[in-house]
Amino acid sequence: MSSPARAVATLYRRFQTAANDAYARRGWKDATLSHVQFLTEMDEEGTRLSDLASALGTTKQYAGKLAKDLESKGFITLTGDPTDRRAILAKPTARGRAFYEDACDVRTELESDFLSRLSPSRVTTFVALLDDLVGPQRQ
Amino acid sequence: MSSPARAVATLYRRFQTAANDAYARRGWKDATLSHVQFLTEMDEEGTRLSDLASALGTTKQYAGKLAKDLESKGFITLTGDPTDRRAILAKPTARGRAFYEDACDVRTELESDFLSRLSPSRVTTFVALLDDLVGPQRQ
DNA sequence: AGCTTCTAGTAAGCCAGGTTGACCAAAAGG
DNA sequence: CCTTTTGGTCAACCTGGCTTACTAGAAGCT
Repeated sequence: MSSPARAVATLYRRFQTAANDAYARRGWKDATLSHVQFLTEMDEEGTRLSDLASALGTTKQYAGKLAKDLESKGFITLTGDPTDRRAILAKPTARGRAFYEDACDVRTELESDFLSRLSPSRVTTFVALLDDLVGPQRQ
Repeated sequence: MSSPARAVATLYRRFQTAANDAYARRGWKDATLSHVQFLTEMDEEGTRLSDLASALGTTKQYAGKLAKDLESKGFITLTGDPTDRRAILAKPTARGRAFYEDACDVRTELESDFLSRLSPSRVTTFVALLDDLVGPQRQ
């Protein structure tokens, strides 16, 4: 496993499945990590789908798909923006907020689980490295 | 982007698309990173599909699918194992080896590209961290 | 006012990279 | 022999996206 690329891929997939499993075990059936990331970017007053899309670095189409999915699961409501009749505001429901809090717990748990092989200082190093690698979009 | 999980996911996806694009640019149309990982585990004398599956940590089904795909693209040949009539040996063709060499170049290029934001010593640290995180399968 | 351009979102379909479950045939072990 | 294990297949499904083509409404310019 000397290829960094492969290591990153493996790490990613393990975390993803572990997270989705953990949500299911806590009773959030069919909730996934990408739902959580979507919720993360949403604020209480409601956020436009296209703002969510650009915050997540994805397409409007995918944002719309996720939004419908989250709405059908009762995690968010979708309402028209009164100030712009094209726009749609996504706002978390009580259930959505409850799920989000649980998801944060799961994240903390999993991250500490995953990172428990490293000493605290190496965790810091690792996170800093990742931020540097991913942070400022190149080009 | 303070979540390590999300950073890892982003990093992974960026590398994957960059790799697949690079293969296409070099004329290897429809070749992907997962094909390369498959080739990586194959030796010249031929390797059983199930050995490949376990080496890659995936299922026999997926290994079979990848194998057919690689065969149809002319990267490998599939022949029955003379010593076990159930088994199938995957062996790289000349074209497969040529692609693999190109893919190694791509990998080197991309990795140095991705890691160029870090100083050499930090690269070493990063790779070591990944190995520790992913290496010995937990549980 | 009118025209153009930009922006918010939708529809439909494709792709990569997998997984699960049910099955079959050959091999290995008693 | 008979049972269990192993190597592989088929078919269906899932997650997490992307592309292309489109419409409705907003904004800016003249």
